[in-house]
Amino acid sequence: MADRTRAEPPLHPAAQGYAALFNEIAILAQLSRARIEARLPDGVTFAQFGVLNHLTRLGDGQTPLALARAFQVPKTTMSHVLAGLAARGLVAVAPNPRDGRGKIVRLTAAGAAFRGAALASVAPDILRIAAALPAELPDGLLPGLAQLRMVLDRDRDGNGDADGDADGDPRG
Amino acid sequence: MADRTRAEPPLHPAAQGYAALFNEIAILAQLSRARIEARLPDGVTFAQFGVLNHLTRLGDGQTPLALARAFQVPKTTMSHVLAGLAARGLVAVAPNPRDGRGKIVRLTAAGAAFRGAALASVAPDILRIAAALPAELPDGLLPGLAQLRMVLDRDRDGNGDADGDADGDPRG
DNA sequence: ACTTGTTAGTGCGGTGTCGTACTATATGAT
DNA sequence: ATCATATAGTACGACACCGCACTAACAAGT
Repeated sequence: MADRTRAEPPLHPAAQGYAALFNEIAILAQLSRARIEARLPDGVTFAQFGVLNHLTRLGDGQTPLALARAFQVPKTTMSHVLAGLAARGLVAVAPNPRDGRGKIVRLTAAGAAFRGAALASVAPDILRIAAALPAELPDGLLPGLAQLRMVLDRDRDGNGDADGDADGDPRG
Repeated sequence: MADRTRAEPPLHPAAQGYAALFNEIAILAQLSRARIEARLPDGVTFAQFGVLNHLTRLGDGQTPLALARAFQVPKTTMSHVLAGLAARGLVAVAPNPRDGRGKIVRLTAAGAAFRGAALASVAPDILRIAAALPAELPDGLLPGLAQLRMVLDRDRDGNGDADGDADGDPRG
């Protein structure tokens, strides 16, 4: 414990690069999430916005549990998020006619409008970012990131649900 | 509001790729964070682990406020995180001799040992991931991601502190 | 039909995170 | 020196997130 600020890497060299990669990803997620949250109106959560986006892009009529799995959050959390959205009239949660215990989540017109407005309020930020960076950067990064995500998805230990539909934070 | 699951893109085409990129990053962050958290012992938080890593890599003797800025969290949050670490004896928070209102955060031997053990418990996961992917993937992605982070850092509106030392979730 | 086990969702309590308001110290102007 | 302003940290309350325990409904085997 002599030279504290210079701890030698306790990781296998092959893992070093991936550790740095995960670190960079976490930082970027933090930055972009903060950015989005700052643009969302009053009491609307990042998670709520994510659900609205998911319903818009992947389609209506999903069950709360399916949403919880898609976002990799406990079902109690999704229950809470949906309650907040329903209280604002942005989604409608109805009983599932096919399954007595289940529910069905539908996007309301107000929800779709809200999502559009929120997206529009974020657009200037993204445009400014895009203008400061090469246009081909996303195309260069996305395939590799998608590959990484796929491996992470498949590699889950305890949870055996690898449907590969994770969709954590959609904004476009 | 006819065809709901097929909303036309309300975003400028130049922003589309970046929106998808941010989305992918958020998903990956969620997945990797969940992975790490599952490996941390009992009451230790992801945020606490991040602080330990930061102190190990970037050095001791920082102030709580500097840490809060580095992690992009409010100072109240950092105060809480440090209190938790101090209660476990993993860091020592002492008054700053140069500044009567400030404090100085130092990593204890127990803290360094804990960080090492936590890192070792995560290593197998990272190795498994690395084994399933090309070895050159991190090198291919990191420059672009760093570039993106730099732009995001510089582009902050309200907060004028762009010291560029963000370090959200280090694990290697 | 009955029993067993699994799945969908909720109620409740604990805790992490954060905004607001406050104290104490430092800094700068006069 | 004095006063105004800015900065470091804390106290407190609100809320998001999540684990645990529970109910209701489906599914399977007998």
